[in-house]
Amino acid sequence: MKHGRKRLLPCGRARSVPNGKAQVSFQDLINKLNSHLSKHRLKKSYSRLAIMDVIFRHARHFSIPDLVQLAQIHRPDIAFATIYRSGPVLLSAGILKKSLSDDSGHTIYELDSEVHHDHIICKDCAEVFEFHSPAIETQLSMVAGSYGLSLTVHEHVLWAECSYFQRES
Amino acid sequence: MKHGRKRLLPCGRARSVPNGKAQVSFQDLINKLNSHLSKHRLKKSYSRLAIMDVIFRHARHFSIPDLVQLAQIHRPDIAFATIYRSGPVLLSAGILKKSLSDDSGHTIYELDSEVHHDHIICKDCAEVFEFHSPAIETQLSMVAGSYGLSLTVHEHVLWAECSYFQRES
DNA sequence: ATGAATGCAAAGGTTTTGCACCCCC
DNA sequence: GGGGGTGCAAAACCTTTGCATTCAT
Repeated sequence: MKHGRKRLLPCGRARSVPNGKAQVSFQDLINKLNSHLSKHRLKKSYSRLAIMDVIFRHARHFSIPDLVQLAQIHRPDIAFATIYRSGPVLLSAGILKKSLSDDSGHTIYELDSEVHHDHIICKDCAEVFEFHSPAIETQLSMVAGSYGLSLTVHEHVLWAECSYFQRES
Repeated sequence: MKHGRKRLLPCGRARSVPNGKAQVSFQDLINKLNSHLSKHRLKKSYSRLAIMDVIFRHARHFSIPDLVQLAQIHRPDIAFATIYRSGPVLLSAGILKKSLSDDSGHTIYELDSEVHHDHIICKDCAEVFEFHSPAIETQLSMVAGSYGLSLTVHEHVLWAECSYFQRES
């Protein structure tokens, strides 16, 4: 017997709004994409627009397999190979960025809002919160400096509990 | 043509000593394992000991595929399925913990030293440093509190540069 | 016309699982 | 003896790739 199909999108991943902040518009995404494409002599295509649309409308924090599933629902005409191939393009266009890692180890992506933030994931309700703390950022630079390193990026994931459900012993 | 086989262990993962701190002994691992086994009515086995031995002696930060490779070298009698199956056991026994995520998205494990620390990975030399900052920890609890959450664990990975190699443009 | 992008299917790689057998309690 | 643990192989999943075709410029 195969293990049960996982829920399509754990609730924390499907939020359309993060924590109140204004996010990029779809037009922003198109602009980023076009500028990247022309910069690298690449061509416009329907598929990448459709993929961006699926992400913009239906996904917030997602793995590539998540995205494949979503696309099969909303844009079944797009082959999964195309989705895998568009990943690197959307990444280097600055449209997506890696945000955190799954419980199961899959890399999770999100729209690159250009507003740096880190994540708190609630183990009880599976909600994903975003936060930003300049104080912490400052500390981090100091830590890196003490190793003779200069910081580029960091990935910071907090796991917490809201006690929404009873804890099991 | 398939892409080149990756190095067996990127240099940063094979360190036998972290940053000078004393680490758990092998006996500690055995004790943890035994107490977990008896607590859950599980049975002792040679394989899990052998796997712990491989980890203790040859691995520092590793993915499960890394571990499979290492075991094939040092304990070729252990089936890879056994290694995959022992992962959850060693995790819940508190012997291993997830430490960070690969560039390619693989979850990386390490011995759970009970000394909490976070990681700085140098993109130039691939070294993995460990650090601990109480000041940051305090900030984090405050952040979580502001969301009504209580912090359990967190995963914090800094990516930095030491300029050991010339940067490419 | 040229080369990028796609769909399809196959190949590669990783992880899980079914089952018979073994071994610890 | 009963039930967990293991090895083996198959299955399931995930990701990349080759190739013919389509499409954008």
